[in-house]
Amino acid sequence: MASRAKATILDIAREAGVSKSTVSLVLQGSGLIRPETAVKVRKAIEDVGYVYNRGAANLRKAHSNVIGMVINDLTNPFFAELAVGMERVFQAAGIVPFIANTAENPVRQEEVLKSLMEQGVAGLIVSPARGTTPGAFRRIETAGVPIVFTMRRLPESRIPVIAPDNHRGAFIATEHLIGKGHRRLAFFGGSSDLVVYQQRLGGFLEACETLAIPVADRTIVEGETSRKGGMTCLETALAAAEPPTAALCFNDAVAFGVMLALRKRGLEAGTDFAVVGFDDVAEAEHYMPALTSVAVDTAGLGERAAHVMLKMIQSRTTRAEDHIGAVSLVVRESCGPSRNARGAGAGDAAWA
Amino acid sequence: MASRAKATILDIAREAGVSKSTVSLVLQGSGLIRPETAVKVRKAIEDVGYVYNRGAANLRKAHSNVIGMVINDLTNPFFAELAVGMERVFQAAGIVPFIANTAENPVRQEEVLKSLMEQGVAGLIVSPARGTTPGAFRRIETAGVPIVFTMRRLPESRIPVIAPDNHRGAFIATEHLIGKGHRRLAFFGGSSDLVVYQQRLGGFLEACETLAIPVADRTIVEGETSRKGGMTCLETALAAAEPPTAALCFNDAVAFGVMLALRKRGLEAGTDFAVVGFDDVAEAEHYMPALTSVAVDTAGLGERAAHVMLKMIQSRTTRAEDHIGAVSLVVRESCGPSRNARGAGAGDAAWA
DNA sequence: GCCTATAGATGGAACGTTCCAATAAATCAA
DNA sequence: TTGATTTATTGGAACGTTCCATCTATAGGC
Repeated sequence: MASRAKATILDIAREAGVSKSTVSLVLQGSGLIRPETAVKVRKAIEDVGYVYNRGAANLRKAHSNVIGMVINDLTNPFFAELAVGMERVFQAAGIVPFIANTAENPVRQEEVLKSLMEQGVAGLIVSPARGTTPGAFRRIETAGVPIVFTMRRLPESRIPVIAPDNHRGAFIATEHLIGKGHRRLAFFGGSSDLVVYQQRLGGFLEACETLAIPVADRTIVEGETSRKGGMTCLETALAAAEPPTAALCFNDAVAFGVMLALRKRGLEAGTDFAVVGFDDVAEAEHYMPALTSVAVDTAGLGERAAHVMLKMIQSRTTRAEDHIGAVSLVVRESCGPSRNARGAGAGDAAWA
Repeated sequence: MASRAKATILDIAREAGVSKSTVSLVLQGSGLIRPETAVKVRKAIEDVGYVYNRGAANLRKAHSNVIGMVINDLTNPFFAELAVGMERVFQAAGIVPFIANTAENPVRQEEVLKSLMEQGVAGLIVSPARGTTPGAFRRIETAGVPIVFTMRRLPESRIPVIAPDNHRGAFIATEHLIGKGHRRLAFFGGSSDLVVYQQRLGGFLEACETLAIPVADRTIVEGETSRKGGMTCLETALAAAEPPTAALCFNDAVAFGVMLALRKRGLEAGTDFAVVGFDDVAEAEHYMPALTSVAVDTAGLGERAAHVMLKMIQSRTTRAEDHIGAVSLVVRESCGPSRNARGAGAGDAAWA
């Protein structure tokens, strides 16, 4: 069985009657070793209950095969889906990514990044916390550790970003709403200190502009990017004199909140008020009514981010192209039946 | 600014005009250093853009301050809540836990554990994947690395477990259902290879037994522990000749699925069919109708697990007491109005 | 002035790996 | 046979830290 003190490469060497160098070679799968020797060594490894000490190895190698994934909100299932995509490609490369949560807190993010750096990560995939200061990643950059941002970017940074085409996503969603006959539109959730917010809101506004929705008929309500935030947004919007009849939501969580709030008022998403989400998380399809949402191919973005990271590490560069992922609107039930079925009076909702 | 090759403790020593030992002492916050010297060294550390090499340190120290958190399903918001609790206490201890996802796959779990061990973790908090083989953790145990299981346990293992009182939770929930006048009861979701399932189902059955629900009136439908799984469960249950009028669900995800499936049939959770969930995730409160669920104090369990882990590391033991957390039923709307309001005919649901 | 404490700083030997240069053994060319 | 080449294996010097034992001042006691 295993000995008390942890076994090292030398213990294996002694056990197998070879030198430590030979053991090291076997561990690395070198072809220079005679097959019988390799077998003998591998048996010894098994016998002594050896566990590889990557820290010691990295001391020599400076090539660490650990990748850190820093996420701002583990609670959002969106990030879980993103993580799944990444893990798929990292797994194939024999890498285990370590996930750390910053809970949208820049101070915590600082700690997390420090710890990851001390651990000697080969690269970092980050969705930065809100309120991250511009210089937060400079240390890491000058240390030459590759970083890629996902979903969010920092206002002025040169760090590559993998994100969906937020502007276009919002644009086509808004277009859809207008095509359904809606004339008083809202944009719900998010806050203006996020670049993503600017982009999505931008797409919304541009669609309003090109399809001639007057400024007076556009309602913009900022709010938390959660169910609760969505509920609040709806309440404030409906309190207005001329409330909107449809809303594009910052993300799906907000959209779910809006639908819940509607039900609470005895209204039904789809027939009484149109709502479209953003991200198309798995849940959207199974909701009742099923949520129309902008699909961003979350797992695909995760895969992409992982690939870019791998490439950066391999070519030991800290630069890479941004990647803006294609988006598409997946139409379900939350915007109601087609225009014909609803008739011209669609805008006059039940509460009016 | 920072130099090209990464700075070491010797660079700092040179910069500050002291010895490497002094720098090391400063890094560890030793009181043996004259304050002015410490200041000088700290300035040098800043100047050269030094990043601590924990791998090298661990080589000497064998005391790693990294804790791994191995989770079987990152997609379940429940685990995010658990993680939040743990992080609270680890953060206070100056530790950053690394989270890794096994996606309910024992093979992946094996890889993840191996990687974590190679990284030299000080301890492991694990929610084991389904189908984990009995010996999966023996290597780690003999290596002397403390492990704590959360939520799930392995059938025969001696590893300490932090989990809610599943049996009692299911018991009181079932009691509640019966108290509401329901006589044909179902247990939805989960599968019998999970110990948790046995416990929750056990509580359900015991309540049925003591409150005299005949075996013929108990429906048990296994299924995925997800929304989709819940939907399927409801469908199969309602297809029976004498369908149940109430269900205890394996967890909240299943419960949400059941409610969705009800709506799809034009039925309403609460008035037409009673459903109670398990775990009481944050979402339960905001659902429509709000979900009655067994609260397990998720974050509290997380904190507890973290504390136990810290204690084990500190006292360098691999043993600890199990902790079975108290549970409580939080009654909301998904089981309908009180018995009186519903009248005696409660059992005769709309579809009968 | 001398001896002893004490505070502060230091050199060197680990820790467990990798990698290079060197060796030994076996094969081949002449 | 000798020398060159190939194939397997090996010792030793790093890598960046910690920690122990040692050293040097300075201060205090007499």
